[in-house]
Amino acid sequence: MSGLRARQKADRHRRIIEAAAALFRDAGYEGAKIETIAAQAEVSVGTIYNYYQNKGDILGAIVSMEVNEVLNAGRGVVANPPANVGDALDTLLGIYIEHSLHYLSKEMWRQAMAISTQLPDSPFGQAYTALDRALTEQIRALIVRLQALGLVRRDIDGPALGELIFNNMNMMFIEFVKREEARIAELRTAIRRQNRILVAAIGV
Amino acid sequence: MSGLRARQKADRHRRIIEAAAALFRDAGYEGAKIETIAAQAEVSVGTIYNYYQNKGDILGAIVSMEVNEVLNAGRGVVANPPANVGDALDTLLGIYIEHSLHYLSKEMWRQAMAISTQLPDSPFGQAYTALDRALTEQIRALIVRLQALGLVRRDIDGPALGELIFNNMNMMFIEFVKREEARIAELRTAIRRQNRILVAAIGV
DNA sequence: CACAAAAACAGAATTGACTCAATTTTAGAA
DNA sequence: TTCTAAAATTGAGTCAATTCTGTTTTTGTG
Repeated sequence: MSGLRARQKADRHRRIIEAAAALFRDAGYEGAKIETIAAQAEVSVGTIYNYYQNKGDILGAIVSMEVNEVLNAGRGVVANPPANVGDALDTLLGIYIEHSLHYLSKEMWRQAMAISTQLPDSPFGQAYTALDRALTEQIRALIVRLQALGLVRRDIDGPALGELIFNNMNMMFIEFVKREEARIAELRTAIRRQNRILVAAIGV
Repeated sequence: MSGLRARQKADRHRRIIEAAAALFRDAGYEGAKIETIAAQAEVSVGTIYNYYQNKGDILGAIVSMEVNEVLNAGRGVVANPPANVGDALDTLLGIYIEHSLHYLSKEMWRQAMAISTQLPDSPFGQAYTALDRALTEQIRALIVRLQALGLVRRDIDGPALGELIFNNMNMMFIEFVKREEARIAELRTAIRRQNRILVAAIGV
């Protein structure tokens, strides 16, 4: 049915993403012109728009890879958490944060976040929301796990707590990427300090 | 030194803001062309850029008015809070949320938030961060007040708690403006549910 | 009042994301 | 192999934000 066509398609996708990722890193998101990405990927401008609805969606594809990797790494912690509420949370959120600048620069994160609020109904906007939700779910899953292990009180509203923890971390992360000079270590310390209040409240 | 010039300047500022606010409401932020704003305000495009660095800064001036009004309204609650931690928080955050759509549509909020993360160092970006900080400070002030009134445990880390509460509310608000169909009442209910966990933990 | 410097204005030109009609390539049937 | 419809590509054209440069207005001084 579609040998050659499918192969070419996958290949063009890959070339576009690779060219874009390189340019976003080098020239920044704004600095990377579609025309340049197209030239680098050896396709025309029109073709890029055949593959992605807009410039933001190209960034979106890169962000998705990053976040999915993080979600994967988090699964291990949920399955086998440290035997202490504070450490368990710190380990999971630590994974999220430490991975965050692996593929994406702060500027790329800023753009990605901006686009997801600016165009919440675009493919990327929806994907980003779904990723946020997946992270929230994972934190909730950790809490449920800790409840099962008898480390967290059973009468705690797990879903609400999971959302609270994610929202706080996410907002702190947003502030973190907004300040170019902010360091990961400081971010983790600040989040730990906030979570301490919660940990004291929910521990058995 | 500058009678006429200053008066004309103030007048042009006002005309630009009024024209922009009207157009943002009617046509949306994206739909409002600078050219149209200029025509409506009876100045040239170049003049608008003499007053504001970019389109986002015009929106920024409008957002600032809104948030300052909210901060003012909040002062009363901090000075004289309901005699119950849950109600006190709910009243203060309720003021923020209920005022939020007074001058600004959801679309305008989305744009404002997007710009503030996209360009954190632009005049508006910095102003927006300052406004966020002011709101956080006000929540912290409420907590300190409640501690003074003996309603919140003295050994609670007030600054961290204030930031936690603000971050969670803010993130919920972001999700709220991203979903056009979301209702204020639901937002408040969801935030109340999350804060209940905290209230239980910090009450005397 | 006249005038030079400073400040502000105007609008044409530039720039870069995105669109669209025409052309080329692929798939599959005869 | 040849042909046709469908799918994909192309790049010139459009549109709106922003910049730039020459002109006009205001100010303060002699």
